[in-house]
Order: sequence, then structure tokens, then C-alpha cells
Amino acid sequence: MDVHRIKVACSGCNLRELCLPMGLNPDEMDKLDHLVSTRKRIKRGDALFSAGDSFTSLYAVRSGFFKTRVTSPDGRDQVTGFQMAGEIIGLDGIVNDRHSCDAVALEDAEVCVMPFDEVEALSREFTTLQHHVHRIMSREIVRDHSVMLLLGSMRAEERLAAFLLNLVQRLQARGFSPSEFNLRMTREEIGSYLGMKLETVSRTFSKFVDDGVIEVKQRYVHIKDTEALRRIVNPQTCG
Amino acid sequence: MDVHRIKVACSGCNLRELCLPMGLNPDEMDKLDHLVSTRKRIKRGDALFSAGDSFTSLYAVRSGFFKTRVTSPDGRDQVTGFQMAGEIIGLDGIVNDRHSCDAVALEDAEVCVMPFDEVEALSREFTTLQHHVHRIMSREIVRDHSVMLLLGSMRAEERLAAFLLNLVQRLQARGFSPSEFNLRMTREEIGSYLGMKLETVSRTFSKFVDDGVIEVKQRYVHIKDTEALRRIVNPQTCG
DNA sequence: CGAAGTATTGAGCTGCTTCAAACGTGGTGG
DNA sequence: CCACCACGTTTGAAGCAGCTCAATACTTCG
Repeated sequence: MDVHRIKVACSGCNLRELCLPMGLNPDEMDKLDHLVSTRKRIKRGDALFSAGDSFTSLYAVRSGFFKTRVTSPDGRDQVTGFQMAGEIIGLDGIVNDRHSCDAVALEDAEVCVMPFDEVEALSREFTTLQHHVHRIMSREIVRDHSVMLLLGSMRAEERLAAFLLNLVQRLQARGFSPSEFNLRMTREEIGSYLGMKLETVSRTFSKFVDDGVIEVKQRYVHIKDTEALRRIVNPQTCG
Repeated sequence: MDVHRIKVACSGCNLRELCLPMGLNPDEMDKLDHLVSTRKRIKRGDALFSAGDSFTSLYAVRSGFFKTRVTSPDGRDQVTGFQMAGEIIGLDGIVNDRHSCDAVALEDAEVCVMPFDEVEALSREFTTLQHHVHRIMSREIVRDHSVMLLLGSMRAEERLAAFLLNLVQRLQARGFSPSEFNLRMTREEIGSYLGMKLETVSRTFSKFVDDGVIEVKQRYVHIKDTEALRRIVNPQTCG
């Protein structure tokens, strides 16, 4: 666990409009800079934390890409999310002072460490920050509900289409192309997230390619027809 | 929307050890009593709130039983949870100031209304309450992750067994029998929650009955062999 | 008592999984 | 530098868990 102390400021971070400092005024931003005093590098394949680890901090992804996953007592894994720059990891740990999932870097990554007791202390001072923390947790709950909808009532093609649209939308919010990107995760990890087997993920990709909706070369994906993907997610919406 | 003003106190509530006031000292409890000044009755089948409604308050279930559900643009429903006495509903609304799901009473119910801006104000005063609110949101996130595990990687029998065990465990925490209860929801609602069709739910119940694990008569369920249910959820855990 | 909603059960079908084989691809060490 | 190996991906073929469709029965309530 090597924590690199790097002089860092939220106020100068290019993610400040996506991340925790969103909407804070300069004064509040100053205080936040003090809170987020350390960063931590995680190498590809390493865990930022694991289920059972004691909970101390939230983490803001500064660069790189993570997956979170839960494991059942008999060893089955479920990927519960993929996190990219500006997103917050670790909220699962608050309730029991222990993490209940693993957070694994899918590529070399860097996170901002935010000790949770300091987050709480600062939240008591600044209404804006307090409300923002609440919004971040609520957003996670709403996101989880939409994953439940996906897992509970969509078919394989709909799941993959929804996944691609969600990914591209988040990448676009970060200034990347709305039509092409490189996946950071394997077919198996996508499958785990979407509740399907890796072979089904692969076949569904191939189906989309055959239909001219996307181009795929290994991890590279080019979305040729976003509207077609939308139609796949929302079949026969008439009216 | 008829709001009944009832003189009510958290301090005298028999759910205080399960609900929001959990772990507060008498002084803090007094303040909370002031916050939770109104209750609201909801008749069976009616919605406490619906997706799109503006968000103002959290609700603590005082009596009765709710389901929450999300609906996709093309009209598919997914039940995201069942809530019983002492549980908090409405956290989904914080992020966008609008609710993103429906909360529907499965039987005549009563909730304590907690205006969220007052919850936030009081949280700034009392560290205990602040942390407790965070824990409640975190608990919801952890719960959602375990539902994702269920939906993403369990088979029908495992899902239903996990569902029954979870239900009975929560009922037990409220002083009810650990082995028998009446379901408040239909097979279809169970199926929606568990990502299976109502016929499959019914067949799986019948299977459990044939195996001597439970007795079922319509909504009534008697768990005859809890360990067997545990073994179904966690197959071949060797060691 | 009748009607609407809920539950059970059967039979056939299908979408996804399983099992298997072959094919990249990227990293490593001879 | 290239051969090799581990890992990830694609594709095929067969099987099956859960779905669909359908008929019947039970329960509740006006």
C-alpha cells in the first residue's frame, strides 16, 4: 500500500466539474483541497480495497479505470460497476466500517484519497458539500436500480446495447468521442456485469457487427449507429 | 394526498431501535421528534410517490408493507425492493430532486414524513444523526449490490431461497416468527423482483414443497428447514 | 353469487449456457 | 528478433432452464 503524497488541488483539477468539488465556491474548494491531500497509485490488476478491509476513505478516480465486484460465500463473482475518472468509489464501506466489495484497477490508475471522517466534518460546515455527498450516494442508488432493471427484465442484446450506450455517454461527458473507444474490461467482466456468459457477450457483439450497428476489433469499439442501439434497448416504443 | 397530523414521537416509537433514531441520545431524539411531525396513511395499492414526483421528504415505514419499482421507457417494470416497518423509502429522489421510482403500498400503511432539508439541517448539528443517514444510504447500496449478485449469477431456486431467507430474517428482527409468515406480495411481484416469471416462482415454490423444505398455502409460507434453504442458496460450499 | 384477480400446472419452445475447438495477441525470455 | 506461452476472443453444436401459451382452480370481495 504505497501512498504517494503529491501536491494536488481540487481547484486545479480538470475533473472538478464532474467530481466531488462540483458546484463548490472558491472558499469551499480551498477546504476541500486540504481534505484531499493524498493520492494513491494502483497498478493494473491490483485492488484499491477488498471486501473485509476496514473502511476509512472514499476515493475519487483521478485516472484509470476500475471495476467493483461482490463475491458470494460460495465464490461466485458479480461485477457491480465500472468506474472512470471523476467517479467515487467506496460508499459500500460506510454502513459496517468494512468494505463489502473489491475495487480492482483495470488499468494503471490513480485515486484521490478522501478520509471519510473529514468528509463528514466538512459536510457539517458546508451545506453545499453535504448535499453533494448525499446526491452522490443517491445517484449510486438510482444507478443500481437501473442495473436491476437491466438484469431483471432485459434480454442479452438489450443489455449489451444499454451497456454500450451508458459507457459512451459517460466517456462523452469526459470529452471523449461519442462513437469510438477502447474497452478496458474483458468479455468475461462485461458478462459478469450484465449477467451473461462471456460467449454470449462475444456472440452479441458479433450480431451487432453483422447488423452494421458497430465495428469491433478486440477491445476497440466503433458505434456506427447510435439510434439503432437505442432502438435495441427500447424495443417497440410506440407513440 | 391527505396528510394526517398525529402527535407522534420517535422517542416513544417501538421501532426506534430499527429506524432512523437508532443510537441517538435523548437530547437528539427530542430534536428528531420535532422533525418527524407528520404521518401519512397510504391505502393498499396507492402510491406514496411516483417516478417524476418532486422530492421533498424521506419516509420511514411505520406500519404496512411497500414495494418500490422502476419502469423503463418502453414500459417494463422491475421491482427494486420490498420495505417493511422501520425501513426508509425515498433516497432515490435526492440526486435529481425528483423521484425515479414508484413506492406502492402492498397493504394499508402508515409512514413518518421526514422533510429532507430538515434531515440535512439536523445532520449538521448531530454527528450521530449525520453518520446514521450515511449508513442508511450505504446500506441501501450494499443491499442493491447483493440483489445484483442474485440477478446476475443465481438460478431460480437459489433466488427464491435467498429471497425467503432475507424476508424471514428481517421479520425476525421485528419480533415475528422465524419460520412462518404471510407474503404481502403476489407471485408476479416476487418474480419481478427476482427476475423471473410468475409461473417460475410458483413452480419453484411447488418444488420446495415437494422437497419438504417449506409448506405453502397461497400467501402463507412455513419454512420447515431453514438449513436446506441455506444449502440451496450456497450450493457446494466445501470446506 | 358472480366476477376479477391470483395461483397452479402442463406442454412445447427458445434464448442462453455449456462444452469444445481454433484463433488472435501481447508479453517474455532464449 | 522471433518462438512460445498464457490469456482473451470467436465460433460451432448440443442441451437445458426458464419462458410462453393455455387451461383450470382457488380466493376475495362487491
